[in-house]
Amino acid sequence: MGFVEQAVAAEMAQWAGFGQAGIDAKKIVENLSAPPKVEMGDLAFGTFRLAKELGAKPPELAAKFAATGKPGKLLSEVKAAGPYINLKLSRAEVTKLVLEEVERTSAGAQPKDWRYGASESGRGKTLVIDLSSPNIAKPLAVHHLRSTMIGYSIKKIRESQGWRVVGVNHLGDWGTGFGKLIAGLKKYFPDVEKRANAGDPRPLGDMSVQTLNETYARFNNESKGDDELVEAGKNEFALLEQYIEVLIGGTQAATGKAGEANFRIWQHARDISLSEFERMYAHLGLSFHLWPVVDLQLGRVLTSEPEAFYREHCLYIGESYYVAAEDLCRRIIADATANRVAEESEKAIVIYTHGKDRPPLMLVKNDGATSYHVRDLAAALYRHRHWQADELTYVVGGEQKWHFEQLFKALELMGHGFSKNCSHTEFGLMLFQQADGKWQKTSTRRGTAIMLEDLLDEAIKSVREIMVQKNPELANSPEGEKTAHAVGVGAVVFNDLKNGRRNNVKFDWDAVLDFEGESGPYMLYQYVRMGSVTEKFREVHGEPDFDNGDAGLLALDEEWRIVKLIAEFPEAVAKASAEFEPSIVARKLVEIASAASSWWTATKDTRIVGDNRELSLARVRLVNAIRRTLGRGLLLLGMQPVERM
RNA sequence: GUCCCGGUAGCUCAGUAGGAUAGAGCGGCGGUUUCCUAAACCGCAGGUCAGAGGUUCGAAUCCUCUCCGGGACGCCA
Repeated sequence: MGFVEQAVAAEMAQWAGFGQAGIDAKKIVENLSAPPKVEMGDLAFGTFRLAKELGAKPPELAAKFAATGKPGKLLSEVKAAGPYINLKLSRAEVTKLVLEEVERTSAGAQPKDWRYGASESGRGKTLVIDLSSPNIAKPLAVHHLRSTMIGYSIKKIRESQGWRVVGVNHLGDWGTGFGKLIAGLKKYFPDVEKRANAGDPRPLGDMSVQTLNETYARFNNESKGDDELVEAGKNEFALLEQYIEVLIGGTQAATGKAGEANFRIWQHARDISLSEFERMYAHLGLSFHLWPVVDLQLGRVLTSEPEAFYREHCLYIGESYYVAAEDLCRRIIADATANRVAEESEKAIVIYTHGKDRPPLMLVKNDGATSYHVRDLAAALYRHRHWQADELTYVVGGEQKWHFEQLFKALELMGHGFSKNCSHTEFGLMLFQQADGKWQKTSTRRGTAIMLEDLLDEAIKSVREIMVQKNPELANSPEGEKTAHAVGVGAVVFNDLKNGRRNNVKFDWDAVLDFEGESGPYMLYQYVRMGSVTEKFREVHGEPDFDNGDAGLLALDEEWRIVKLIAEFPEAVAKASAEFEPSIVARKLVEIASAASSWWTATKDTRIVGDNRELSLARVRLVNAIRRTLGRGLLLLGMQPVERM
């Protein structure tokens, strides 16, 4: 419960009825809720649970307690209503309490300085969050937005609760697929092999990610039913994986130059992919660094302020890291086999996590290559050890739920108790309408996906068109392009985060580009309005001195509604943090923005800023709290507030 | 076939540690702008909370079954 409820409960704990029954403030808070209709009151105390404990009838209990209740500083009216005690609050006192709380936590002029809704509940604890995790050699498509933004928002939200959060981009940069890619490159682009053999560190030249993806797709298609090509792909990956033995301290294996050449091709494909990913992440306002973080001039970048570093940046740790730079995979396979957790089956090494009648988790495939399961196990151990992670979560689509159940079970079987602190933050699929009208998931490899960059470009373009109409001055100013970018990207991000993450998303251009109602632009618009009306106050009455703003002058129902919603914000953030659910924050912001917008219209006659300085000051003080709450919330969702639009 | 996730207004969704008369946005209809941004606001219409049982003083919320949609089911990750 929020700070207002706690203050009210402390007052109620003084009632004789509660004192006699031994009911303290904590217990009172647990039974407070909002009545269904505002006319009934601001809070309701339900007696159902207490009645059961005390063996009394709820209405009688409510009447008994209410009889000893009396108005106090925060409570203005107490009334028994059946099994409930309906409570009305002193608007002036509670408004003052809420405004002071926002002001206390949100000093400073910039949204990044605002901390309203923060808590220390996670102090000293570390969460490692697996987010985004695209595959290299494939462009980022719209469905990658989900893991990226849900994950990033969760990171921000957890940090607001005092957690140290390490964001890890678990790049899909290893696996038999890359054998196919290399085989395809060698087959269709003979120069690539030549350059790689000659030791050129950029054997792919200026090849784009799109070309890499097409090459893979072409080879994959052609190899269907062609055993020779399938074998070629497997061989190329085997050479790559064997070459790794050299890197982690073994001797030059039989792979010779071919392994080294494959490694070069792979590494260049990875570099090409990362630079494209970087461009997209920059659009979204995220920053990633390759792990381990090394700066050629300064040595390790992380040296002085690792905490600040983890707050500002996320890390790329590709799957290859656990194969090529650490020998965790090898050790896991050896340990699991030695401890008889793993066994051989159909020439593969597997763990039967859920009994023999369910598919096992696979460590090594029948061709001797590691599977992604073993790399995920290695990653989990690494994260737990390296960052002393208290919790570990994977922001990955719900279709992989079974994989994570197996993964966590395997960790448990291998004796790693922290498996109980691992979770799968699953989210719904992005579905696309097919020619036959059915909604289905898409595949980058089939080339049916919509590119993330195209979506962002389209959104920015639409914003620009609207801005030319609504605010031509801004549209033509240097700030215009930056604003269009922030609003366009914000529209896409908010659209993705506003609903519960488990819902499937039916991708619909019209819906994403609809900037009215519960949309990103709407949220930003209300934020902008709060800024411009504050500016108006400065023009008319000078710099606002909020300390002198009299909360008692805020007599409108709309104002009271806003105050109550703002008071609920910290709880919403705490709940979003506990449930890994950014939409809880998004929903609360919608309510606040919408209430603020109604208020804006309701004050059309008197104006928020009018001739009466006293009233204007009180209102602008509320405006300030709205603006800080909205700004803070948008930042938690990974959006960038703008000052004009 | 087995196992997951979901089904709430025409559409997209909130609401689930059980609690008072189930709420938004979009779409539809009707209104609001000499004044702080109308990307806005106000009003009206629209519901067997998929269906059937059960638990309970009380169920959209918990349990069972059925139906519908999506997903996963050893060598892609």
